Amino acid sequence: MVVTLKEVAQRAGVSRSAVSRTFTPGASVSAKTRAKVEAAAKDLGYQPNALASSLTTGRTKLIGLVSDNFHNPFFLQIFDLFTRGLQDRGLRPLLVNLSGQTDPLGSVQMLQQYSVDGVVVASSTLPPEFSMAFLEAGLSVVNAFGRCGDDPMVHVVGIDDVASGAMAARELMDRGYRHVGFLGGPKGATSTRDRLRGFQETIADNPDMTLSTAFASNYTFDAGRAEMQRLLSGTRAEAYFCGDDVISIGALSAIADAGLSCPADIGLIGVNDMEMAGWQNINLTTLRQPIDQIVDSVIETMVQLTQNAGLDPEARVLECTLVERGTLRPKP
Amino acid sequence: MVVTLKEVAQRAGVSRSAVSRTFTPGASVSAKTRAKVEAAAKDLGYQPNALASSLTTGRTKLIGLVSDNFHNPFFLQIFDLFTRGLQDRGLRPLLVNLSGQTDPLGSVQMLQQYSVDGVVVASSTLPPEFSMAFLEAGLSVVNAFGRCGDDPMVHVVGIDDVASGAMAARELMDRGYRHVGFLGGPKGATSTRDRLRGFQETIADNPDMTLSTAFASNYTFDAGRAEMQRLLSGTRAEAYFCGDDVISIGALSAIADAGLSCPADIGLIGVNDMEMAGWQNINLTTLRQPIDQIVDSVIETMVQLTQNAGLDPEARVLECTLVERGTLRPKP
DNA sequence: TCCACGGTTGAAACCGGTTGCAAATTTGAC
DNA sequence: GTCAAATTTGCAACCGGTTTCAACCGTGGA
Repeated sequence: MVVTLKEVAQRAGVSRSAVSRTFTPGASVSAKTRAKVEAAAKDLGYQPNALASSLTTGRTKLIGLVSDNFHNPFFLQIFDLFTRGLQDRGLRPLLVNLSGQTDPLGSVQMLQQYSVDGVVVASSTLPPEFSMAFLEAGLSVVNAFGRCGDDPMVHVVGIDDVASGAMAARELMDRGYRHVGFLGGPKGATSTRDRLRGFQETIADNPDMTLSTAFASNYTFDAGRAEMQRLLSGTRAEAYFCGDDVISIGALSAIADAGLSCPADIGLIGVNDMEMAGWQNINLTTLRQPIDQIVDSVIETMVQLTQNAGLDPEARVLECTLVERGTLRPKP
Repeated sequence: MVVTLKEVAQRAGVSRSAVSRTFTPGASVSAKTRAKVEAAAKDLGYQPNALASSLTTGRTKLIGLVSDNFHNPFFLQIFDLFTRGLQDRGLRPLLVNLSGQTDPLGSVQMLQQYSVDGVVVASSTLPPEFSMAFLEAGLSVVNAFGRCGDDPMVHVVGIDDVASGAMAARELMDRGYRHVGFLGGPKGATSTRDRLRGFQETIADNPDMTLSTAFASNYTFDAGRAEMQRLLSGTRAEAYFCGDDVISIGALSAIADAGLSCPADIGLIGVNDMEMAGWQNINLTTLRQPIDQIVDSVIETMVQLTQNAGLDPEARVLECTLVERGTLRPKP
């Protein structure tokens, strides 16, 4: 059924090595042989078997794309960028869904069995044990949207959570909000804690300000909505910095249900700038993560790692930018 | 670095075949040898190389998951279900992003190079040439959300578009709408045409009804919004059947901007029932596609095909159900 | 004309597994 | 305890490629 190297060699009247070489960039083949082989290959419709060659070369060009965020539309954009970016460089994403998985063992095994050249972890919520387990299994791993600490255990590309917390705080202060709230993502996530820290510290610099904190149980619409409903039933802040855009949209929904509106009654600022944030019926002011750059940088790092594993883990930190839309009142 | 069969064999003091057999279900190994091998394997942390074994078995357990819908959040749910469903059966999704691709050649080649056991095409918009090209390359293909005609060229699982058009029409009639509109997806897509046909035919049965048709250029928020804006600037219908939920949400946004609301001024019904349709600030009445069943059925078919390619292509048609929310007025 | 040299070629070993086959072992019936 | 049948085992060939190595070729300089 499927054409092999041997058949091409026979038809071209050359050795199998010759065929292999014409399909190996940089190998030594004369123009004449190459022509014969290419003709034969074309006639037969030959495609080299990437898996067979991986046996000897030790490279599969398979990259594990691991995530547990299959309910946040933001990640669809991320998958889009990753799959396109990897494809463009001749790499193939093997998608691994870790939703609900608590033990890394299973995923480690399957990544090993398929001898992936590396693993991209695309998640801000996956427990660090997973990345560590991949690492211990001898896999190259790059973490996208992970925590960018000073001394990272794995390669990581993302934003500076502390700085973005601070940026959100400054925006709120600049617009004259005095009583502000933090409506973070899951309390345990390091990204949540870091953003809170940056937010808190900046607020604390100004004695006129007061701060309240709350946490959505999850990066979901429902969690954001539920938490905002709870907040609205008490004494509410003038403006909230939300854990991400999905939480923000949930919060917006709660606010609308309560007969209030943004920015007239409450200010809201999110993080991510997912496509939906720009939809006119949402129109969310938010901090934009430079996801194109993040994804590019992750892939770039991955490519380097495939050439030289054992590179020291490094954190690459990119800047957020404010995207001004309609949920914060303008600066005076 | 990585442990091989040979090393396990040496440590266990048995032949390589013995090791291979203990990891091959159904092979003949005595309890004693099995114990020795398993102990050795555990000590060494051995994982069989799935790619190497695929060489002789002819099965990679790799399934190409092909799509061009990376901007419609509905498909994130679909990817979630597919990846989980495939993983549960020991299959691995190789994700292929066909966005902007016009020529199947490249994707065919890469699917062949990785000798996938089959291809799942998850898209309602991908031109049929792609599925045909996969088929001609000797790959097993199952089309999810494709057109379910009488005499399909490839295996396909989806809904009956004609019937769902009819169902939408009946819902609108039952609620006393008389001037109704069809706001379809891309005009060229067969799913759009089929839904229009079912819608049209049912409407035509009732002489009191009038029908206007329009098409969004794409299954996106912007396209739905733009088309609804155009419609609102003319004489509008009382209710619209939209191509899908994303188009509906775009339309909703245009309606709100025009100072109108649903269902008071205009009725709206979508298709899919994506998560977002249930968000309280959207609350879209829609026809629910049974995506769990569709995905299950696709995977089931795929599994059968891996055991017996050459099964005659068959269309599996599943029923839509109405999900009543807040964008159509109630039945009298 | 001869020879050294560079590039090209094919044979054979190898990558990490599986599997047909025949030999070796165990099992069970007598 | 014997013998045939049933199991288990290892050898060797194979899957579809790559790569080392030694032999080969054509060329140009002496």
